[in-house]
Amino acid sequence: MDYKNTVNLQDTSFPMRGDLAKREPQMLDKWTKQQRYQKIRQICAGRDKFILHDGPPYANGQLHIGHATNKVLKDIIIRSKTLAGFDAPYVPGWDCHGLPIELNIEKQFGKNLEPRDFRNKCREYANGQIEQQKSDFIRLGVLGDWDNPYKTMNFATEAGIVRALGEIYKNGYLFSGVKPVYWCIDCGSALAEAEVEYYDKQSPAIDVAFKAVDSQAVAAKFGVTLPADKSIYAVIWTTTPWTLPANQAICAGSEIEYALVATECDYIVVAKNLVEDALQRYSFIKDGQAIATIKGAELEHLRFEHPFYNRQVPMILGEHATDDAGTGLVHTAPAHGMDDYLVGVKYGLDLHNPVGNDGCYISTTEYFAGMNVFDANAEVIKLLTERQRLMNKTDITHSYPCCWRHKTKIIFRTTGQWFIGMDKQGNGGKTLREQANKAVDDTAFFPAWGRARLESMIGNRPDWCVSRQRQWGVPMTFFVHKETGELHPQSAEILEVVAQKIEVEGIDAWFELSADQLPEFNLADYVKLKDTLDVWFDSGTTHFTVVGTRPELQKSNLAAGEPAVDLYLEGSDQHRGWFQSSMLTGCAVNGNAPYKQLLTHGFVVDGNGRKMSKSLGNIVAPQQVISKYGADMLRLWVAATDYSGELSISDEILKRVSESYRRIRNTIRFLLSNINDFDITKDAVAIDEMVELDRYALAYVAQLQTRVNDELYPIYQFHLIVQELVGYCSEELGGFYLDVLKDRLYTSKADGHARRSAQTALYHITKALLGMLSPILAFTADEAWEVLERNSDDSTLFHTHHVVPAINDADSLLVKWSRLQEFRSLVLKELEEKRTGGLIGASLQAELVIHADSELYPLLASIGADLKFAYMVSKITLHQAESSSVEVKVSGAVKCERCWHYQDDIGGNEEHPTICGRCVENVTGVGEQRSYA
RNA sequence: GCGGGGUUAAUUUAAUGGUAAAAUAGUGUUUUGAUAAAGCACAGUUAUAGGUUCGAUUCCUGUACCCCGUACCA
Repeated sequence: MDYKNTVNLQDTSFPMRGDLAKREPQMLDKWTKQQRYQKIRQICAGRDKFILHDGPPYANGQLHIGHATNKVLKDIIIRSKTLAGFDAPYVPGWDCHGLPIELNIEKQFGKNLEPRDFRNKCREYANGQIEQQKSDFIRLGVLGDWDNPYKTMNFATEAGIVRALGEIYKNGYLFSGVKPVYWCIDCGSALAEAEVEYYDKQSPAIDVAFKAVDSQAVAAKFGVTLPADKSIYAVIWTTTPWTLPANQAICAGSEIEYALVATECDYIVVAKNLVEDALQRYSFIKDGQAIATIKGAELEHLRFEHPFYNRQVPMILGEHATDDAGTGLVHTAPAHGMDDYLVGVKYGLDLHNPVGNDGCYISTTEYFAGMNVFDANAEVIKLLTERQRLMNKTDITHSYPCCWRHKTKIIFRTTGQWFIGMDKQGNGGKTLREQANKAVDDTAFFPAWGRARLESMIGNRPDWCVSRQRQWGVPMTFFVHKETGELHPQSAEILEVVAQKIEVEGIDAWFELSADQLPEFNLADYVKLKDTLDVWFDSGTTHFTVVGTRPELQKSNLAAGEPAVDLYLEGSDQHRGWFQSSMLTGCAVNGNAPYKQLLTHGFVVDGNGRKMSKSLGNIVAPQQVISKYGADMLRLWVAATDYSGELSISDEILKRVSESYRRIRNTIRFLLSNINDFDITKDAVAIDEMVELDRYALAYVAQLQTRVNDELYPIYQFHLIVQELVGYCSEELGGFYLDVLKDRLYTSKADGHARRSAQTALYHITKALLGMLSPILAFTADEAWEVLERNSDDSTLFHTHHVVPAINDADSLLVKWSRLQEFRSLVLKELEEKRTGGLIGASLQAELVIHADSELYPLLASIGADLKFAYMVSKITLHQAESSSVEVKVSGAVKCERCWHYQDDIGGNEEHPTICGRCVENVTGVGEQRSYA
């Protein structure tokens, strides 16, 4: 007789190889047809909500691995919250306005399109990009409302952005002011940072003397008495002579040592470390001696004469003054430089800019009116020479900002802009900075250091300049007075009327609006503002425009001042971006943060920790990973990596990940195949009647569920979850429980108690395991779930986590069996020794003689005759002893043809002469009895 | 330059002021009833230099390298 047919070798439709790249798209098709997202919404209706609000990627360009990582992390959270019993909707979004799209349209169609046509092209372009990115996101298995995502260019959203601006205006945070911007004379326009390139250019470098208003006072600071016929000059160095008409101060470094240098003519002041250099340049000085030095801080507020205007300028202090070049004293023209502007604001200097849009000085500029600024360099130098203020002139070549179109030098110009003030008291009496600081305190950060980062950024940031001079953006829908520049007194009302128009027609409604269409507002003396909003304002207000307007994203029981969103999750660069813009608008509109929790992940780098770049050739594209390994592999990589730092990816790393995947997948396959003939509704063994080892296995998996589902998912520590689950599959299941179980599953009677007990445990284990895996291995878990439930329409996400039946003596079983496992590893070591010695091959060839001490003996004895199954040998003899030890003997018995144990009772049954008594019972009787293992 | 973060076996990750651990890879081996699989055994690690300490991978300081953000080059 061929006993192989009497052994319960099961099969399953769940294949060993995932073949994910090929099969995932088929699963996606099915899920889409089933409308799984919508179905989950129905199932979850009425539960407590968990809102993860999507930060919108920019609607331009191919998806890269960073996008993929971000979306996968979000999806893991959405799925884990769903399984944990929340209603967790996910509305993906896109950021649609802004310069990069404008530039693409310009590149494609030139600069001469009609504005409306131009904006339409931008809109079409953005939609095309969104469709591409969307299909990639869907391919990752990201579950969400893809048919109805939010776009910042949706008319309703555009209207919402205008309304958000209105709220901030009403709350008193918006004001107009001036700010330096990059300006290209050839374009006649401000440039964005992205449009600036740096080239080596030649500039005149001049040293200019500023005469002290009161030289004796300056000398006194140095502790020196000045001869009556001498004066003191502070010397500055500059490469932009044309900015001297706008000079309003001289800037010194407070910690830098400055020297008073006596020469045969007058006295000069320069940084001590630069005296020699300077004197070398000033060749007309034959004999110069530093006679005293003081710190820059001492010089503050001393006054000097402008070199050619009738103007006194102060000495001020600034961090940007250094003593490694020039004279250590910095010519300060607040109208023409960022540092100069900032320090100018601090000291209350005149910020007035004497240069017009055309790059020529305005008509009131003495000496230079109407002159182009670069032409003025030579004239300034000439005038300085006449006034005897020029100490030296040379030419230098240095890196200088240029327009990326014209490749010509750009200038800094202060221009009128709109700001959201950080330190301006709002109508509620608090400044935005105060409110934001408080809101940061109230926010939970994952990981914790995010707090310090956001805090320092909000603490240091200047006012937010929200106006842009662009076409593809949401307009600032204000009317300002022709003469005074004041906003119309009914601005709030006008804005709401305009918002309603935008809701219907989009932003063109504003650009094409003429004042006489709003007769009720008396706009005769007002002009329409042409500025658009910074795109960071668009995305920063999505808590208002999207979360605030979509019913599924709103919680019914929100307390006053409670953030509307549970979690924002983005890369660490967003501390300066979306996290911050959302925080500021949240505080400016509502007085509180829009989010309760902030989660940050690092950037993706290669296997050597280098950032990915074309030149290094180390870019890993998500599309490649998916087509080679499948989305679940990418998801497993994301989950297995500690995202709080950088995320490394490389071929080797992916190979290791796919090995982990294979381990998990094969474990699932073993589980499924061994419960293939098991029906929980008919075949289940009552918990109290189960074999002890099986009850232990249930206690173990329940404990693991607590760790994974209750401890780790809520704090988003997915890499620890992967460790736990891979370890579980390898050690606890593969290395112990399933290994031990094989004998019982295969050789005991198919529907006997012993096997059904094991299958009852395996069923619960599989269900619990798939639940824990499901947020990460979205495809694989549901693929297995369909097999397990014998229902191809079901999904893990249609349920909450499986509740494993409670085990009364769980704690003591866990302790007992972990001790038995410890001793088992000693047994295995002894067996291995005999194996290398050539005495045995399979462990069933061995018998054990165990001597156990008083602690161990009762444990082993309590397992009774089942102990040999736990240790997978053919026979065990147990003795109590002083100390514990194991002796391995080669069995002298005959091998049972069916169960491969070496037994003395083979041949005891005439009909079955080659099998043991246990097998005879399993083949012909009611099946063997097991109680413990 | 400044602010924030990081560096544990070949790879991904643990842990602790007191012998540094797991998985995967590697080597050897067993089984051929998880077989493009599984079991077992073996081997291998705290970036670097100091400091505090009886004892430091852990706490502190410096250095190197890497990542994110930001400034400047008048």
